[in-house]
Parts: sequence; structure tokens; C-alpha cells
Amino acid sequence: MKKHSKYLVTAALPYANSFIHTGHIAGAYLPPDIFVRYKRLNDEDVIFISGSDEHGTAIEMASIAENVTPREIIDRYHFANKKSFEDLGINFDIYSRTSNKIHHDTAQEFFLNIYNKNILVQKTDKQLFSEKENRFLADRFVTGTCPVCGYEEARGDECSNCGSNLSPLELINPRSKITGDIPVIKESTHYYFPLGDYQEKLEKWLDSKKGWKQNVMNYCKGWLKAGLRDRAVSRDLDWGVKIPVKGNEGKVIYVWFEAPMGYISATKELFIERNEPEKWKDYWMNEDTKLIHFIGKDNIVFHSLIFPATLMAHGGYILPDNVPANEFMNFEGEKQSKSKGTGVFVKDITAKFDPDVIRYTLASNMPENKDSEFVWKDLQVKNNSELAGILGNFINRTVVFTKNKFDNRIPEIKTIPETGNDILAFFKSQSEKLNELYDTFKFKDALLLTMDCVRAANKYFNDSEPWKVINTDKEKCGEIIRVCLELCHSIAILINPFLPFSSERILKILNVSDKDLKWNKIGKTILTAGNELGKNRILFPQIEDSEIEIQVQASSGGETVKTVSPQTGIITIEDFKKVSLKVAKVIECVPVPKSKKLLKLKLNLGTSEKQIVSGISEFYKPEDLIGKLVVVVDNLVPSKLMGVDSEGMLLAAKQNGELKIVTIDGDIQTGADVN
RNA sequence: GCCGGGAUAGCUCAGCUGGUUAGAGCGUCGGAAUCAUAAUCCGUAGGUCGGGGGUUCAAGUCCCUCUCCCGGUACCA
Repeated sequence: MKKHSKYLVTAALPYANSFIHTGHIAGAYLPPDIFVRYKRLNDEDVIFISGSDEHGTAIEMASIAENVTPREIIDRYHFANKKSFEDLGINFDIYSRTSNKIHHDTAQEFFLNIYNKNILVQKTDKQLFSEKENRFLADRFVTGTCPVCGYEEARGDECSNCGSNLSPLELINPRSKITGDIPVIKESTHYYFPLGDYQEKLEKWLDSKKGWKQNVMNYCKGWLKAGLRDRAVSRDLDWGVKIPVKGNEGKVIYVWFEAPMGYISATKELFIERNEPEKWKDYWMNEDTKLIHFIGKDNIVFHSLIFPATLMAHGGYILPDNVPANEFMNFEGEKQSKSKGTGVFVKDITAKFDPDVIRYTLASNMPENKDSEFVWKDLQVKNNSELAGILGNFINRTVVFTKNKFDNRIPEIKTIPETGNDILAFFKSQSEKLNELYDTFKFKDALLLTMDCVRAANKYFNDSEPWKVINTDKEKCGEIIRVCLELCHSIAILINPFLPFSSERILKILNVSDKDLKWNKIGKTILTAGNELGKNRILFPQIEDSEIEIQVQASSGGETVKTVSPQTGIITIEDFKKVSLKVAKVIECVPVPKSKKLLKLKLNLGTSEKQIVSGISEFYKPEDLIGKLVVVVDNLVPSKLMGVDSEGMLLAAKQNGELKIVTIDGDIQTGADVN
């Protein structure tokens, strides 16, 4: 029965306005890749889908902020992220993107289907409209004075000063963030999806689900308990999938509604590429297919309530069989966050370390049950003591022994020694235990069990003492080494889901094809006596302290410093000239509400003023700083910290938990260049 | 404020419906071994399971309460 089911595995569509970081990988991409690889070793029918989510306000905002087209933004992140996945061996069958025509067609068909059934309801709201730009302004495009605290730069959805939730209509003196002009109030009609109508169906459906993770169920129950409400499915925006109904010019399908359909359009695209354009239905519309969504916890309600409801509304589609969401992976005690500039981008870490080492580190510490922690030191420790020490060493000692004592050829085996049979049987039984772990998404346990096999292999080598036996009985020694070589092959299979690159390298070293790279060959003898081994190579070179130190230092700059790429070395004067340093006087200084370390500073730079947010409140009180002359980076790309705009960076020295800001020795005019 | 989730050995984490001396990996310390990337193997030590109270023959596991962290959500007109 199980044999005949198909698997349709999806990984969350990353939003194309930032680079993916290790937290994303550990939470939503490595787990499905491991799962899919395991299934493939078992010859199961599985396809693995993901792609970039490329519409919505945030991308349009980014494009305006950078004065480029949205297309430039999404291209930048789409291709970078696609490459990041490839570099890490996350092997999607297709990594598509929602800006593709096929996705627009699919989403519009979906919308029309539901629209034609009169499922959608229309509501009219007052919204701010910019006559200059001739369009409605999304919440985040509006800025104005907060009616609660009087802060003049409040956003349309939230005041970043006092934290109040706002509607753009409440703002005093609202302005367009793009052009600065004053918008007018205009009515706009939108379509809503009546999620509440599906409450009962969803509850019943969820009740029938066995084996879902507790955290996933909890999130859903929370929402159901609160009652599901209508959700707008259209928006006044340029950038997105147009509403395919007349009279809705300037409106697009709300991104939350359209994005998950990206899984469907990506599947269509995949089978068009494979010249089987109808075959996607065999997955999406086939009850024998198990649809599994791998996501992070932020996405739970979309994948286990909202998207299923829209699938129900359309009809004909299967619903997810499981949604194994993970928690988050933090970074050295902090959230991995774009706005805070903390975390490790995949593009940076893959430039420096072996993808399998990264995969191993992330997998062994996956946030399966609760938020977990990525620590640089861990990468070194895992590599040196586990990958190199246990795994790499076993392969290496076996291969080197074969080379030195058996002419680099696979020894004959007449009878397998009893202890050899034991270890092979142990491998087999472990592989059976692993089946259950993989099927229940317990990948951390699976990794431990996998490494147990390698440990046992080392023990077999030790206990058998081939280096002694070689002196008395070469044939028997050959049999021991032969068993070890067979174990190497089994290990190549066992580690394949986690360490695909190393798995391949082991096959190369053994000089065999991948035809026996099948789960049911674990613990089997498959090598051919007399065959010569391939060239040996060290699978996991030691990672030195210095290599890790560089990373730790590069990413410990605190909130105001972006994690830098792992690059060191000498720069030219031209490089340095790119940085504009100026003397500035602190004229105002207040803590950022709700933040732990942030101070908001208003600075006088002689001819101009600017606002900088700096993570120094643990070291300085606001009143200590007012009037001080400080040094700032004047031409840093602006960013937001805790929702507060920051237009530069304050220089400070930091060491061992101490921090001192850079000040000027004596009097000089503010705005003076520093070099 | 309300809802949910955390707080377990030096570090990173497991502990299902309550049940013998609380587990794993890594690290520490000691020993064995020397084929191997100073890599392996064996053994040892390490925790009043965030604090306090309660239910029970029995609680890390259930209940109450407090502290701290993390999400979500509301209000603050």
C-alpha cells in the first residue's frame, strides 16, 4: 500500500526580498531534502517543489526605496537563493518563481473558479489614494503623525515610536512615503474569502489527522478557537497577479492567497519541462498522493488552515497529508533577522565551508521541538570530532589499510567472520529503525542513529585488530578489511540523505557506481573482489580555530553592524574612501521602546541632521550622550531596527562585553570629515 | 492584558499516555590501542530536571503560583 503512494513534497516559498539564512535551511529546506533523498533511496515516487515568492508590498517598497524595478529586486534574490540551495545540495525538482506566466495563469484560474461560484464576498472600505501617483496606498506606503503619541513618522500600520497599531486613516497629516504628497480618502472595493465558512470543515479535517506535530496542532487550534474571519484576497497594488475580473484595474490578488498556489504552478511547469503537461494532476488531484508541506512555524496557519480552505473552495485538489513545521534556529543567542543584520546568509557560509559540514551542523541541531541555536564553534566541533574523527576517519583508515596491505584492491572473502556478520546485521537492523524515524520526520534522531552505525564500524575495526592479524593470517585480515569496505559502502547509503556530497565521494573512493546506492543494500556485501579502489581523499579536513574565529568576529558586531561576508585581507585606499566618516554632535537621544539595546539618536552633521539607531543602551544612558561629538558612517545604506529608521552607524569599540563609542579629542566643527 | 510555547548535565539537545538508580552527542578526566586526519575504542565524573506549593504509593512528566525568555493577539482613543 505504502509502496504505491506518491509524495508531493513542498518547501516554503522564500520571499524574494532577502537572502536566505541558515535558519531557513534548518527549518524548512534541509528537512524536506533529507526526507526526499531518503524516499528516493527507497525508489519511491516523489517530487520536490519550491520557488520564490515574488509579489507583494514589501518587494514593491524595496524597489521604490532602491529606485529600481521590482523585477530587479526579485531577480537579485531569486537567482541568489536558487544558487544557495544548489550549493547546499537542496535538490528541488524545480525551483520556480511566482512571477512566471504559468503562475499568474494558475492563480487567476483559481481566483475565477472561486469567484464564479460566488464564494467571494465584496466589501467597500475607505482607503488613502494618491492622486499624484494615481493609486491607492498600501498601509506601509503611508506615513504621518501618530494620533497616540504624536510621533511624526508613524507608519500606516504601526507607530514605530509607541508601538500602537494603526490604520492609515487614523494618521494625522498622512503623506505618501513615495512622493510625499498628501493622499485623499477614497473608497475601494475588495474581495474577501469567507474563511469562517470553512471553520467546521477544517476542524473535522484536522481532527482526522494523526501524527501531526503538537506545535502545528496548537497553532491551528488557537486560530480555530478565536474563530476564523473573512480575509481580503485583493489589494490595491501594481506588483502582483492582476484580478481577472473586469472593473478591478489596479488591483492584484493578495499575496497570501496567491503565493501557495505557486506550489501548483511550479508542478505544472516541472511536467511541461518533462513533456508530460498533464501529469501534474497525477500529483495534485490524486488521492494516492501524499502532499507534505515543509515550513517554518511562521507559516503554519497558511499551510494548515488557509491554503487547505482555498483548496476546498476550488475543489478537486488533495489536501496536505502532513505539515511538519519546525521552530526557528537562532544565531549565537539572537534571532536571525534581516533588519537586525544578525544571522548567517547561506551565500556567505557556503563560500567558506563544505556544504555537507553545514548540512550536518544544521541537521544535528534542527529546531524540531523548540527554537534552537546556531553557534559557530559548533560547526568546528561537529566537523572535527564527528565528521572527521568518526566518519572520515573510518573511511580513511579502511582505505589506507587496503592500499598499504592489499595493493589497493578489494580483498577476497570466503567466509564472513562471525563478528563481521554481526556488524552487517547491526547495520541492517539500524536501517529498519531508521525507516520509522524518517517517516515520522524525526531527523535529528535519525542522524544520531546513523552516526551510531559509523561508531560501530570503528569499533569493529578496533576490536578486529587487522593490523595485528595481518602478521599471522593475511587471508583472515583480508576478510576483516573486506567487511570494513562493505561497511563503507553501507555508510555511503546511510549518510546519503544528510551528506549527499560525501556519500558520492565515498562511492568514488570505492570506485563503484551508484547502482547499489539503495536503502535495501545496507548491510549487504556488494563489492567485487580484486577491483581496485579509486583515489583516496580526506573527506573532512580539520577546521582550525582561526577559521572559526574569523566568523565569530565577523558576526559579533552587534545590532548596528551587518554580518559581513567571510572576507579578510588588505584593502586599498580606494576601498577605504568609499566609507564616508563624519563628526556629529548628539542633539537628542532616547531609548527605542521595547528594545533591549537600542538608542535612537538625532545627530547634527553641520549642514544636515540625521537619525541613527545604535545598539548601545546597555553601555550608555541617553543623557550621557547628549552633546557628545561622535564619529558616524555617513553613507551607509539606511535600515530599520525595531521598525525605526537608521541612516548611518555610530563607531564604537567592542571587546569582551565592553563597549566604548568613538569620540573626538577636542573641538572641531560637526560635519568634519574623518579619515 | 489575553492565548500559546520554552526554562533538563560545561555546551547543544531527547525525555510519549506520571513508575525501577533522569538520557544522548560533544566536551572533561582516566585507561587500552597505534591501521588511520594527534583521528579510534573502553570506562569515569557531571544535573535538588527555573523558584515555591500541591495531588499521588509514585512527578522532569498532572494542578496552582512566581520569575525570566520567545511567539501571536488585544487594548492603550
